[in-house]
Amino acid sequence: MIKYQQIAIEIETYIEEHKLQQGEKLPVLETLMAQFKASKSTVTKALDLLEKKGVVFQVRGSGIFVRRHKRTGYIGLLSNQGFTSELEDFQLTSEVIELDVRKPTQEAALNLNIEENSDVYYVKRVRYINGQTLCLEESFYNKSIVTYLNNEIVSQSIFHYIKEGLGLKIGFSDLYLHVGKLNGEEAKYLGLKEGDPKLFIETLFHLANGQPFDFSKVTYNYEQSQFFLQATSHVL
Amino acid sequence: MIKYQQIAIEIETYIEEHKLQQGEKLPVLETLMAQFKASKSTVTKALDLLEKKGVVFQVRGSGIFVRRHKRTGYIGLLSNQGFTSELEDFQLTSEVIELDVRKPTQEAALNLNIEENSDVYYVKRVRYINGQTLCLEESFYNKSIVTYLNNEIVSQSIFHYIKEGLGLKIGFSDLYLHVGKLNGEEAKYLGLKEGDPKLFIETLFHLANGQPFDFSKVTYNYEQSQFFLQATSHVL
DNA sequence: GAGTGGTCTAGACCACAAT
DNA sequence: TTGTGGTCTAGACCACTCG
Repeated sequence: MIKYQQIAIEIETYIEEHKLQQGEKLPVLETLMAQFKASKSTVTKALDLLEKKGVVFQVRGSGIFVRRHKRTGYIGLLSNQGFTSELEDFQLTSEVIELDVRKPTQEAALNLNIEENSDVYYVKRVRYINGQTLCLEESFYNKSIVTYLNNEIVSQSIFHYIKEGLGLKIGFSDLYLHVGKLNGEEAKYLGLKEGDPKLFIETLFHLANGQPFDFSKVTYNYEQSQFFLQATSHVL
Repeated sequence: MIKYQQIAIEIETYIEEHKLQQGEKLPVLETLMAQFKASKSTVTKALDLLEKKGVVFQVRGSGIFVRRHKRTGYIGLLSNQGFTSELEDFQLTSEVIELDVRKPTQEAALNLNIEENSDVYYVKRVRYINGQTLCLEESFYNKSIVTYLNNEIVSQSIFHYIKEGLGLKIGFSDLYLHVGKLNGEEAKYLGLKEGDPKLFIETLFHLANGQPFDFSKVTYNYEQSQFFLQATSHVL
């Protein structure tokens, strides 16, 4: 583990263990430097990481403060690691509807940046949270990257497998979010009525080297759709 | 302007002027260091800023690449500077429904972290994009921070006024996102039908020093609700 | 192995906040 | 004025990718 990541983890642990609330102040930089036997830049880098993650905010001339939000029961939208890691506090299960190797749709091929005669793994799942339907998910995995999937993997955490089993590094993702009305099929899977509201999110996941490997189309049950986002002002 | 911000701006300009596409490579670090007469750390910091903003991604041992998304017509959700700066390519107008000083609701007081007998500016607007209703917005501004508002300011860009007119620095914000059905009043303002889908976002905006100053409740017209988000994997 | 980006340091100096 | 965080540098060394 790299030093500044380790420091970030320890600071975060410290915050949690001391149950620090929004606005509470952390020790000053000099103290942290001494405590972790690290240079100013390294500690700053750890703090930048935590700031990016939404755990602290830094105020010049004043100090480093804890950032907390007040509401519980919301799902973080930007975890980018699949929901399983995000939702450890919830009961998350999946029912696999379809799993096969096929040719991508034109849309999927375009997004994954592959030929239409390439192979993709197609996965269709209904996911449940605390026994309620959370979402209906259709995913296309570039088979030349995600070389193997089976029913067992797919009924659990695909992303965990991609990282640990295949040793791939996940990078960034692009999310496109829409609101609309459920069609008959979606309503059936989610246990709702046709015409009910839906949140529809398409996500294109990339590896750390920039290759897109997963194009997913997810329709959420509006009754469970409580999402949380943290924004930070970029300066540019 | 600070050096690494300036470098970031120039690199971004370079990308736009050369119309670089997703995956195209930027000059190597050493070249950039020479070009901007800056140290490695400074150039790296500029690149980190661009990475955070979703403009580039860096791959160790390989290079620095342009990150682009393919779709147009989507609104960025995390601009955090109000929509006006985000939507320069669109025609955005506002109709002010209400503007007054009043006591906050319990909910607003709680979020803004003020007493219920403090004063807030209450603003209710319908916002239009290219002549269509985009959203119905209700905002509560902590009057001890946002000391003055009038009809003219409120019918334009409130955030521009807060930054330039009042000299306040905007920091981070927390967004809570829901999907539901429009009630009669919302439907009327948005020109839709009761029971139609709605995207409902509550946002708590903070100054750079951590003080919450604006609690907003926004109901979006689902027909215009196309949002875009970029996620980056944090390591922790 | 060569190329390229990432980490880390020690220290000088700058900018903002609180008092 | 003092305390505190932010910027910037030069350079050593590390880690990953690619041919």
